[in-house]
Parts: sequence; structure tokens; C-alpha cells
Amino acid sequence: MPRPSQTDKKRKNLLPIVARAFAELGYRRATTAELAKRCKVRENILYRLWPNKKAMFVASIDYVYEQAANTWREMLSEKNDNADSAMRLLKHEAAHYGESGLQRIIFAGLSEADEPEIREALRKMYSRFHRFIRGQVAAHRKTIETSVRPDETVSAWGIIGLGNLSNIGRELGLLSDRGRKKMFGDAGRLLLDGQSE
Amino acid sequence: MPRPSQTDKKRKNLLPIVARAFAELGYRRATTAELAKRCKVRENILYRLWPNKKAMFVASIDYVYEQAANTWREMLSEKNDNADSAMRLLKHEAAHYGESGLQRIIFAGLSEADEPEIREALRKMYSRFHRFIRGQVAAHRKTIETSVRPDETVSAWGIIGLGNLSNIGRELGLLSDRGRKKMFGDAGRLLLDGQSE
DNA sequence: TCAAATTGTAGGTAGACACTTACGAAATAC
DNA sequence: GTATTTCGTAAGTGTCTACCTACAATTTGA
Repeated sequence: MPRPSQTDKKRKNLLPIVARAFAELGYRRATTAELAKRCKVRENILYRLWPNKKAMFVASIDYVYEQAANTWREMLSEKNDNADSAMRLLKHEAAHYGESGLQRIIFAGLSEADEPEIREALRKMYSRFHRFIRGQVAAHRKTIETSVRPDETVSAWGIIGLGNLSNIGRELGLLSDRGRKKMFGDAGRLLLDGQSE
Repeated sequence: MPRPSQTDKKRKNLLPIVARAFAELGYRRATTAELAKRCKVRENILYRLWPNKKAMFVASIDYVYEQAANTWREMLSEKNDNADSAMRLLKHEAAHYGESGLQRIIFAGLSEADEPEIREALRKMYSRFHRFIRGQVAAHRKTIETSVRPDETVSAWGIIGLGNLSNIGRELGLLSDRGRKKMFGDAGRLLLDGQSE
């Protein structure tokens, strides 16, 4: 009888390394040779785990969401003092969003978006982010009463836009840490519930 | 005596073609061979106009701002009915931002941002956009009186973030035309003057 | 122990790509 | 006319890169 395959386990172990390489180097510069080197295996081993480089990249895009979702889940369950979770998330992200650097994968992906698989992975990722944030916005708004404001869908996209720009600001050194935090925090709050304290 | 050099003129003529190629293909896939083909010249002619491919790309980034600025200048001078120019711009951009497709160059640039020249070109571009928008926000706010809201700097970055996300939405087919317009329009208005009509 | 499958190692290949060189043709100022 | 420079064409070069093949070593169940 055959030796049992460790493929799934190996894939799971190597994905974080692969994803980080794509984040640091972008799609083209993360050559398969470089990926293998960082994983401390030979190239053809990567090709036993994924059919080609594109698949490695798509898996990395999925990984970006998984990681963020994990962080959030953890944060929300952490201490359930009944502080509004949307506010807690907003504050946390204003301070820490993009710290991992993994979001650079998104930039890399956007310039490869004419590849259908990559495009689809990005769509899925943004949709999942949007669903999550939209839910948070809705829950938050139930706890207060105010008049008209942009609907939840619009607000959620807007907040995603702020996160994106916050990352660009970090990437290019356009905004100081304080500036970024203020931007994300103030504008995010405004989109969240119309308050502008 | 020598034949007079047409270099500057040629550069100006070819830049739009080069920029469009980068926008459509991204940095790596816009090979020098492809650029030359689209320009209907041989590769070495491009190398007489720019020292290397990176320089062609940097010029294209600058071109993105020039083009946008031209459109805006035109729009603002067009009919000076004293409608608030910030509002006019916002409406116009909500409907048309990203239509040219040139902004895809920014995505390409972001995944090459570890090259100092490219990074610097992007910084400059974003700074110029920010300065312009910040000015518009400030002018708009002089025409009304309301209470506290995010300061002009924050609002301007926020609006840039919305534009960016609007582009991503278009790129990935995440948002319908109407959805994008609503998102940019509603959230933009909120950031502009706190109104949420 | 041994057949069957999975691992790891080494090397290679075909194509793509940024950039260069060489050279003849055309245009200008004198 | 002619010296001087720009312009256009053609071909090449060294390097990099995604992906593959061949094979030996290792691990399992029976």
C-alpha cells in the first residue's frame, strides 16, 4: 500500500510563505525559483501542490481574506464587553489595517486582473469583505437613531475604499501613521453613522 | 549643420500610446516590443526617447494626472454658471471617473512601487490630486455654514479613496454603473460637506 | 520483506524580454 | 555640395523564467 499523501498539509504550511513572497515582490517578480527558495523546497514540489503559478497566486488572494477574517473574529470574541463591535473594529483597523503587508497582494492582483481566475478571486475577496462590513454597519445602526444617511451598501463600499487608500498611503509614505489613522477613523465614522466627532 | 531634432515632439506624440499600452497590459506585459509595435516604430527608437522602460512608465504616470487635470480644467471653465464647482466636479466624476481606463496605470504602478522612481512618481501624482481636491473642498465649504466635519485634508483623501474604489469596482465588475455612481456620489457628498441627501 | 506510492534532487528546455549594435538614408546649415 | 547629425531598419545577445523530465530515496500497508 502507498505512502499516505501529505499534500494538503504541505499546501497549508507553504501557503503563508508563498503569499508573503507575492506580497513583497508582486506577481512577476515572485518567480517560481524564488518561491521555492523561500519555501526551502525545489520548484517541482510547488508544482505538485498547485498546477501552475497562477493557482499559487489565487490561493494567496484567498489567504488575504482568511487572515483578515481571523483577526476580526478574534478581536470580536476577545472581550465581549458590550461596546459596539463596529466601533471597535473601526478603531482597530484605523490603527492597524495593513500592518501585515499582505494587502500588497491585492495591488499585484489588480494589475493581473485580465486573467479570469485572478479577477474572480479578487471579486470574491472584495465581496466577502463587503458582506462582512455591511453586516457590521447594519448592526451598529440598529443601536442608534438618526436620520437619513448613505445606505449600508454604500457605506460599506466607502469604508473599503478608505482601507484601500490607507494602504496606498502607507505603501507610498504619503501619510504619516497619525494622518492615516485620523483619515480612516474620521471618514470611517462619518460613513458608519453620520457622526463626525 | 545638423538636422534639427524632433525628439520632444515625438515623445509627446507617442506618450499617449505608450500610456495606453501600460494601462491595458500592466507593466510587465507591456513589453518593449509591444510598445514599439503600437507606436509603429522599432524598439530602439523608443530607447532614443527614454533611457529605459522604467522611464517610459514614469512618464505615463505623469500623463495620468495631466489628462485628469485637463478634463477638470475644461469642465470648470466650460460654463461658468455659478453652480458650485465642487458639486459639479463630484457629479461629473461620479458619472465618468475612470472611463478612460488610464487609471489602470496606477494599479500597475502600485505593484512596482519598490522601484524608487516609480514610487516617487506615484507620490507626486497622489499629492497633486490631493491638493486639487482639497482646494475644491475648501472653496465649497466657504459657500455654506455647517458645524464640525472631517477637516479638508481628511475629506480630500477620503474622496480619493472613493475614486480608487470606484475604479476597482469597474475593473472587477463588482458594482454596476448605477451602483458605482451612487457610491461615489453619496459618499462623496457626505465627505464634502456632511450632507447626505 | 516487498510492492506501490510519495518525496526530494538535479538538470534541462524553449521561449520571452530588456536593451544594444551596425549601418544606410534623409535632412539641414553653410 | 558637403559635413554633420538625426532617423529608420534589421538583427542580435545574454539573461531570466515557467514548467518539465528522469531518477533515486523514503515511507507505508500487507
